[in-house]
Amino acid sequence: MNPRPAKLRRDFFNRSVHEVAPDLIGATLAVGGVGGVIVEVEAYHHTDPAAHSYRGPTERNSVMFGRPGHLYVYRSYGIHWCANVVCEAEGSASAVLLRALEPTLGVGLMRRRRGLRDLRLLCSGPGRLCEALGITHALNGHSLDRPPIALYARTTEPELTAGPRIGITKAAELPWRYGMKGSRFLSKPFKGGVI
DNA sequence: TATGAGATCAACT
DNA sequence: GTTGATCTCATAC
Repeated sequence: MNPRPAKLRRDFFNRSVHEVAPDLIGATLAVGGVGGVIVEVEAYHHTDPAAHSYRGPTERNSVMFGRPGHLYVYRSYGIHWCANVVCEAEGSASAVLLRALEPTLGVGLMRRRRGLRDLRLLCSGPGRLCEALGITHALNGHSLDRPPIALYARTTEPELTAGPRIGITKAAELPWRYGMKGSRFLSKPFKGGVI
């Protein structure tokens, strides 16, 4: 990784989720100086029955209806937190779910938070990622370019794969999960090829 | 390796 | 009352 990578511009997010999602693979996310390289995401478009925004605004998903480049954090299965990046135009209510990172920054702190030694399991899943980075509802609606959050552009083009999203029942066939080909840190392997 | 239960909460029917 | 963008641990094969 480049030692001084560029921060992502705010208008990076002002595009379709289907452009932003694959472009996030290889970017580096840090929360309080802790994080790593994004290796897996999923796109949720507001016209998609699986998206939280599909049925319109509620108290929980209100951030999705706000400005791009902000974090939407929600509680999953009553236990975990899941983090999304809001995309497209303000009010379009589309977002990208962050599913897995390759840990590179503050690995010791992430290990302590997770109570795990295995690097591979530190951030390989949306709930695990949030626990390792210390993401909770306190960061819901937070901008991605203001402390403690920082997001850095990738410096090389990774090889990408795509496939069906994980853990959903509605629109489960849509291939809107994107990953870094061959990464050891994916939450589940991809079957698909290079895109 | 694979499958199942339990944890625990808020949106939605 | 049911379901869900999950994870961990236990038990079975």
